[in-house]
Parts: sequence; C-alpha cells; structure tokens
Amino acid sequence: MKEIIIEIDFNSDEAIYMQLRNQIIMGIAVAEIQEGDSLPSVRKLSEKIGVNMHTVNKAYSVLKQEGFIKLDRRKGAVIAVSTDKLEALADMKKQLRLILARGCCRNITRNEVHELVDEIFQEYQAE
Amino acid sequence: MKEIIIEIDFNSDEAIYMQLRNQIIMGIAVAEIQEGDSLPSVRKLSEKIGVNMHTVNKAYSVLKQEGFIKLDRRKGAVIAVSTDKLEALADMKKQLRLILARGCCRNITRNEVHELVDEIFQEYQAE
DNA sequence: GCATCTGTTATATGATTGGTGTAACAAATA
DNA sequence: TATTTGTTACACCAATCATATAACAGATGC
Repeated sequence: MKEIIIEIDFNSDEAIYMQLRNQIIMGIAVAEIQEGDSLPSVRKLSEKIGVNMHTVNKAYSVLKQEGFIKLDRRKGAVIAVSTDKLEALADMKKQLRLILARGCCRNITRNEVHELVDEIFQEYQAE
Repeated sequence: MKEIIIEIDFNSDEAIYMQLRNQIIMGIAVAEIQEGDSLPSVRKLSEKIGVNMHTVNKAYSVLKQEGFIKLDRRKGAVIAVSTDKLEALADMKKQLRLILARGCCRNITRNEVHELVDEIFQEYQAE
C-alpha cells in the first residue's frame, strides 16, 4: 500500500475538505491509489496533515456520496469507484460548459482545448 | 441591445452571485451579449430577478476582477473581455485537471471528452 | 476478556461567507 | 433640478467551515 501525499494550502480560499476530496480524486486518476486500496483512517490522516478529524471525515463523506469510496468498519475508507458512465458524462458536460465558455470568451479554440485534454490524459493514463 | 435572460435557482447550493456570474459568462460565449454591450444597472437587474442590489454588485465585481466587464459610470457594466490567452489557457488547464480526473476514474475515454468538447463548442460558436 | 482502533454521531464554539436592508456620496444623465 | 449611476459604509441574520470534546458500537490484536 502506497503512502498518499496530501498537500493542504491553508491560505487557499478553497475549503480544506474540498482540497482533500480533489487531491484524493486526482490520486485515483493517476493510479497513485488503486481500486481496493484503503485510505488512512480519519484520525490518522487528520493528525498527519494537521487538521481536525471532522474535516477529514467530511471529505470522506463527500467522496462516499459521489461514489469514489466505500466506508467499511473493518477496512476503513476503501477506494471503490462507481462506474455509472452515463451519469459521469452528464456531470462532466455540465461542468465543461462553464469552463469552455470562459475559454471561448478569450478566443481559445476547439483545437487548443483538445490539446489540453490530451496533455492531461497523458498524466493520468500513465500506468 | 438584447434582453439578457437570467434564471436564478434559489434552491441551488450554488451562491446566487456565482449563478449570475456564470450565466453572464455563458451569455457572452453564445454571443447573446457582445463586446461593448451594456449589462443592466445593478439596481435594475436586482429588481428584475428579485435579489438584493449588493448580490448583483458582487457578481459584477467578480466579472470585473476576472476580466469580463469594465465598470463605467456613464455606460454601466460594459462587456470588455480581456484577451490574455496564456493566462486563460493556464486557468483552463488547472480546472480541467480535476474534471478529467473525475471522468478518468469513471473510465471516460479521451475521445469521449473530445466529443463533449465539440458538442459544447457547437453551441458556443454559432454566430 | 481487555485494550485499542475503527467509523459514526452528538453537541458546542468561533470565524467566515452569503444575502439582505438601509443609507449616503459623487458623478453622470435627462 | 431631479433622477440614475456605481460605490461605499454600516448593520443584521443565516449558513458554512473548522475546530474541540465526548461518547457509542463494532472490529481487531493480544
């Protein structure tokens, strides 16, 4: 089991539990953590990164609600990604609409977005 | 000058001023509002959609800060999109990282993302 | 059995944010 | 002159974020 590297920016305007959630999702994407792996317990992780237990618990609850982990009393928080692709595609499209609108206003082209997508996918699909 | 259509969902967990900001950005992207057009005054718009003046003012301030409008005492809030493409590309990449990570976990492929991007660009680039 | 660790829940507190309300000011407009 | 504009300054209430302390039941290790 690998060690998960979490970096919290306490000066960020982004909530700590959201930073946690996002970094864990990206950790799954780059296969730093894999299906079936366990995350540290809320108490261990909270102590490690210097935040309150409830803050970590909230991040885990969101991840559970969004279908990235399952909470097991025996194994703790286990990576278990739901595979509802249709819902995931719908979610992604909704989020892309705003981001692409912002880019479109700045004259970012369709091809430039495609290039960005390819660059990021290269980071993620590296096994 | 066209009438801008704003729909606020008061039951949404998204802040009203953010809904406003996002809808105005998307309005610019679909060319519903164009460079040089004026947005309604903060008081007019607040009355129209039934929110407080300060809420609209906050949305306009964010749009100004992000380089989508300029506030002029004569013409009000005028669409004036900054054209710092490099910064826009960097911003977009940062935001795409999280969204694509979420999709990558759900086994969404590179090509599926490209298709989504093309679909959305078709909505936006319609002149 | 016993101590420990787990997720979970409950309650409380302080700081920050979101939204509203009222009011006032200077500049621009009609 | 009267009105409208963006802007600013207060104040208020509700919700959220993060913290703190505490307790509970189930699982684990000795």
